[in-house]
Order: sequence, then C-alpha cells, then structure tokens
Amino acid sequence: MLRLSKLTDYAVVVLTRLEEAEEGGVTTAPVLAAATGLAEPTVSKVLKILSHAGLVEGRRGAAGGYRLTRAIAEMPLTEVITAIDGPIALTACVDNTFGLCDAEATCPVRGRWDPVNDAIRRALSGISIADLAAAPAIVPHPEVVAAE
Amino acid sequence: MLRLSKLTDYAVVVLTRLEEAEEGGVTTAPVLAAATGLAEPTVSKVLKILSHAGLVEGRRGAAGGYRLTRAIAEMPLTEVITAIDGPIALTACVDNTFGLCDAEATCPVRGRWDPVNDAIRRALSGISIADLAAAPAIVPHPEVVAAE
DNA sequence: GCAATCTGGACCCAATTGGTCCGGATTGGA
DNA sequence: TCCAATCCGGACCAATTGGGTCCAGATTGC
Repeated sequence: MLRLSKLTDYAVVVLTRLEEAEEGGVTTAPVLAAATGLAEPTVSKVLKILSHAGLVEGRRGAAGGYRLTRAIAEMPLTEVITAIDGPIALTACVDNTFGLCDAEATCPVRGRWDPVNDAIRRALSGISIADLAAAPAIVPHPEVVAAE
Repeated sequence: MLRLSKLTDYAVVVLTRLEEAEEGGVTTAPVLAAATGLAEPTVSKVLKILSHAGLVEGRRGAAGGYRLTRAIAEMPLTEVITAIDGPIALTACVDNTFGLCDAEATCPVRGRWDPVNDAIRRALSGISIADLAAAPAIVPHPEVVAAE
C-alpha cells in the first residue's frame, strides 16, 4: 500500500477543525487536541510542522494560538503532504542523486519513475483540504460487514 | 514522501530483465540475480510474490525457472504495486473498515481520502512496466552536480 | 513580574520492512 | 531407479523509519 504518514492524516484533521473553530481569532493547541481527539503533544507537533511550512501561523504569548494563513479551500493537499512527508516521489532513487544505490551500474530503472511521479503530482494537484473535508460522509460498506 | 517499498522497485527491474533474457524458455533466479546485481534470495522472494500474483510463472525441476505470463507492455504498474505493497490506498483508515481508529467518533476525514485514492489509481492506470523500462535513460542533473 | 503559550530540539519505543535461510516438493536426466 | 537442480512456502532476524512524548527556552499579554 502506498503509505502516507499518519501525521499527514492528522494535519488534514487539524486544519479542518482549525477552520471550524476560527472566528477571526486564534486557537490553542490544547483546544484543537480536544476537538480532534488526538493527543496534545501530537497536535502540537503537527502544528509546528505546518507552521514551519507556512500553512498556519503561530502566535506566542498569553493569548496566543494558531491561525490559518489562508482558507483551506485555497490550500492544496500537495502542500500538506510535502510539508510533512517531504517531496512527493515514490522511491528514494527517484531524484537522480548518485551514490545511493550500490546496484547503480546495472539498475535499469534508475531515474525512470519520473513519469509515475509526474502522474501522481498531476492527480493530486487541484485537490484542496476543503475538498477532503467536504467529501460525502462515511457510507458503511455492507459487504465488509457481511463478510465477517 | 509517498514511500513505495523497495521490493516493488526490484520487481520492475526483475520483470524487465526477465523479458530481455527470455527466448521462449525460462530463466532461473540465480541468473536473474546476476543480471540485476541483486542478492539471490531477494530476487527469489520477489519472484515468489510475483508468481503468487500470476505475473510470472514458475516451473520446478531440473530445467525449471521463471517465465512471464504476458509481455511487460501488457502488464500495468498497478498490478505490480498491488501484488507487493497491497491495495493502492494512501492511508490505513481509507477502506472504511471499523474499529481501527480510536478517534473514530471525532475523526472528520474518515473515509474521505477516497477521491485522492481514485485520482492516484487513475493516474497510475495506463502505465505499464514497459513504459518504465522504455523511459529515457538517466540524464545527470547538472545543477545537482554543480551544487556540491 | 508572572503566567500562558508557541518554538525547537532531543529522545525512546514500536512497527514495518528488507533481507536471509531452511526444509520440502517437483521435475528432468543419468 | 536415483540424483541433482529448481521452485515453493514458511519462519526468522536485524535495521531503519516513524509515531509519540517530553523538556528547556523564547515570547507575549496581563
């Protein structure tokens, strides 16, 4: 399975809740933790990463908290993934750097995942966080339930 | 980064070499290992998985070996990924099964990665192993070299 | 000056993955 | 008939990665 880190999942949740909770002001990490059901240190970590990427803005001090830098509708999913998981690429060998793979000389696919990566980047661009939040609610799969 | 397992990478290499080496006959694992530069047990493992998925066919016995069940041009990349990494989905929560996530009640993105997964599946369908093998050879990135 | 909050980092534990190995089954040839 | 070569299925171990926690410091408002 194409693993995406859990942190990215959390980030989407946190961003969504953050927009809901926002009333022009800031929201603290503990409040977001309570709203999402996640552990506070984890939420804090996610927010720190997102802050570093410029997706949210942290304000220190007594009345501090976090604030979105823009609406989640204007926030492409790719930016969140890139912020947390790093550049979008399927394999480590994909960036054409040298000296990583000891089978370099005989490896016939070195640097050839590019079309795949491009395809994925194209597929992901155009999807915003708001698109995820606005997706239809969960529909239980009857066959899954019945199979057990 | 959207990590894809190394085994998948190996699989593409092995399949490519397998088609090159094929002359109507079968190819043994040790021969493929030598041709790819990979360790023999690893190649064997990859072939076993691919065999289980029906992408290659193993023939036992003295004159045994492996054989492609079809040309790699007819072999979509998605099948290889699915065979080795499992179903193509970005997160573990994505299949709408229950009882996995303890924050289920408050998790606002449960089952909402579906559009993303669909987009990726669409992007990947239509890419065959042959497309990867036929991609232009590695062009060293001058800026990377110059940067060091 | 104090309390509340973000910031940046180090740190540890668990899980997944990469990789190896072995016994058994099967097939072809001597 | 026997033997060697090969695939097959599984168990097994080591290591890297990621999830998660915590703490000291900086900043801000009261």
